[in-house]
Amino acid sequence: MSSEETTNVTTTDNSAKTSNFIRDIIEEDLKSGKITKVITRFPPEPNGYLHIGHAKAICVDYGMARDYNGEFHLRFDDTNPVKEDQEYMDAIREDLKWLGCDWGDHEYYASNYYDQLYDWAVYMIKQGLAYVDDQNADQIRETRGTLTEPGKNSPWRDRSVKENLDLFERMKKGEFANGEKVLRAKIDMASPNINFRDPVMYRILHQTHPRTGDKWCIYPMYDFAHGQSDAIEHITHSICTLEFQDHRPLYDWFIKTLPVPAEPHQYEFARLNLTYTVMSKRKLLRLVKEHKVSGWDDPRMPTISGMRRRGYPASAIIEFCDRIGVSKANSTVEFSQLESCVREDLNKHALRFMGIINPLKVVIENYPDDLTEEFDADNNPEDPNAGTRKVKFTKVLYIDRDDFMENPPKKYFRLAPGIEVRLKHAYYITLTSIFKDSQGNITELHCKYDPESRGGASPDGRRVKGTIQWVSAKYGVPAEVRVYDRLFNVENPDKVEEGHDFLENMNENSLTVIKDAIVEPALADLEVGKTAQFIRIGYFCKDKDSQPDKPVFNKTIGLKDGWAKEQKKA
RNA sequence: UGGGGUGUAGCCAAGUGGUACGGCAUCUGCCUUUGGAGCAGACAUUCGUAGGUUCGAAUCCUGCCACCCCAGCCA
Repeated sequence: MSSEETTNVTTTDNSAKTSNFIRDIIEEDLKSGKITKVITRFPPEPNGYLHIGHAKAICVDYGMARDYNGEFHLRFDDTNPVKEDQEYMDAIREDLKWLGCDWGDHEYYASNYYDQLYDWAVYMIKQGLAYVDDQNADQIRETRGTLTEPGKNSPWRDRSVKENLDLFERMKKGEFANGEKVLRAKIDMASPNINFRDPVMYRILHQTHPRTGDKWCIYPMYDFAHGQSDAIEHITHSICTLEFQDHRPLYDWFIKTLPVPAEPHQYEFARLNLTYTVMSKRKLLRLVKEHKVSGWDDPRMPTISGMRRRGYPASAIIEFCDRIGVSKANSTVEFSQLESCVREDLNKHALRFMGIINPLKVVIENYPDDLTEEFDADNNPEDPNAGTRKVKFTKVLYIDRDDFMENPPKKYFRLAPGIEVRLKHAYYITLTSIFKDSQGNITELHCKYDPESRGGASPDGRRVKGTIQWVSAKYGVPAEVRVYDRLFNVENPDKVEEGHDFLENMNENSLTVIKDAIVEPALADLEVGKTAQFIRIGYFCKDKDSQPDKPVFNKTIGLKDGWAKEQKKA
């Protein structure tokens, strides 16, 4: 009925999204007409694998472009061939796709812009705003000054434009060795912002580049490459982390000084920290290089590929990023926050099966020797569309050792002398005898079943509180299960005393391999990379190390354990 | 003792002068053929702190305190 004016700048309902300062800025810019289309970029340096902190950045960068019907670019920030590698670029692309990012054909590289950047450097020399410095790295450091004292001008600061032009061209041609000369912006050696004390724009690196090969031996520094790359791509909101706040004035200075085609702006948010893990690429690289983990995709790693292999759904990671929000306050999110998202997602979507991690043999004395019965089992009680499957029941079964106690405490309602339990989907059973080896370890249980309780309910309606999972000894498949614990023992592994190393905080028991688990046959057929629930235990992801006759499962996360909590209180 | 930032519950976080949104965690019940899930309820007299302005302040002003980042030819 009313013909209210619509702004028509959004395509999704962003009013439902939690507000944050970046969203506010974008909405203002759109409303004021400063921009008509949001263009963001995710600028990874291909010097390592992406981690959950990057996922947060991706959700901000990609999310803003998506929410405001804008454009999203993937731009590899490949300005340092010494550290970068093709392997990382491929891995980054794969992780981005897995997270659901779509960058269309907007895949760019800072190295695409080397010619333009070189021309702009020449432009600056001609303007008298850049010079070739012959000082070495130590001399430059010594003359930069300190946080409280100004720096000193380089003796080469006032070379003529002609000489600078000549020297810079010869740098490019390869006439000088690494470190012999650099190109610096001529700004202010006394600036309170250290980034303005004649920042280095180009350094000499005789190093083959993964994309430009040996075309260049001089490479631009981040400060000279990033903003200009943003301008070339017409990025409107260049979103990065807090440590770049001090660089923003320099970012703006280059944009103002150079004849760039657009005026991008930089905004900074707080990077993600998570308890019980480390997030710096340098430290993750050490874990890999020093073989503390099996690789970048070790399921204990906070990398995207590690979490994928662990069985975390991409949608859970994205939900996590939405929930933690975006702000400028340094913070450390509890790992349980992430786990909550993983459980919630998997509860809704993961299929249920029965798997026995720690098998204990059970013989049903009064069950026919050679009979096999099939029961219908729902694949996911949370999702009727998930359907049902048949599970095979036989005289000899395995149950989990945790589901039996000879002398149970109060409120224990799993199998024990005198306690009747339900075998999930099958029958009620009661204990008749316990068998032990010479050391007194329980080796086998004999039980009897109630044929009337077929399907898991009895005609007399008697209450059976405990339900446990089981697998037929005849049809069960042996499996390997890898159980993970946190990689570090302390909330903040980065925090170490002088002279100590963060690796000392590692949890020596973060991996437990169980070789003799037994799972129902359907689990052996699960696709690699799929995560399923082992009823009453947790979620498990089929690993790529699986063999046809020996599936391998990574424990993604356990189910919440009310009994364990109850025990703690006692 | 320079410059740039940030302080709202155990953790994250909304709020932008009108009486603290939400999530995680925690704690109660209820329910349950997963001790899972689900459902219902509890959980900041107060926003780093001390003053000030105002009928009214987490929001505005002033001082103070705490924490984070910056002295790579890394990004």
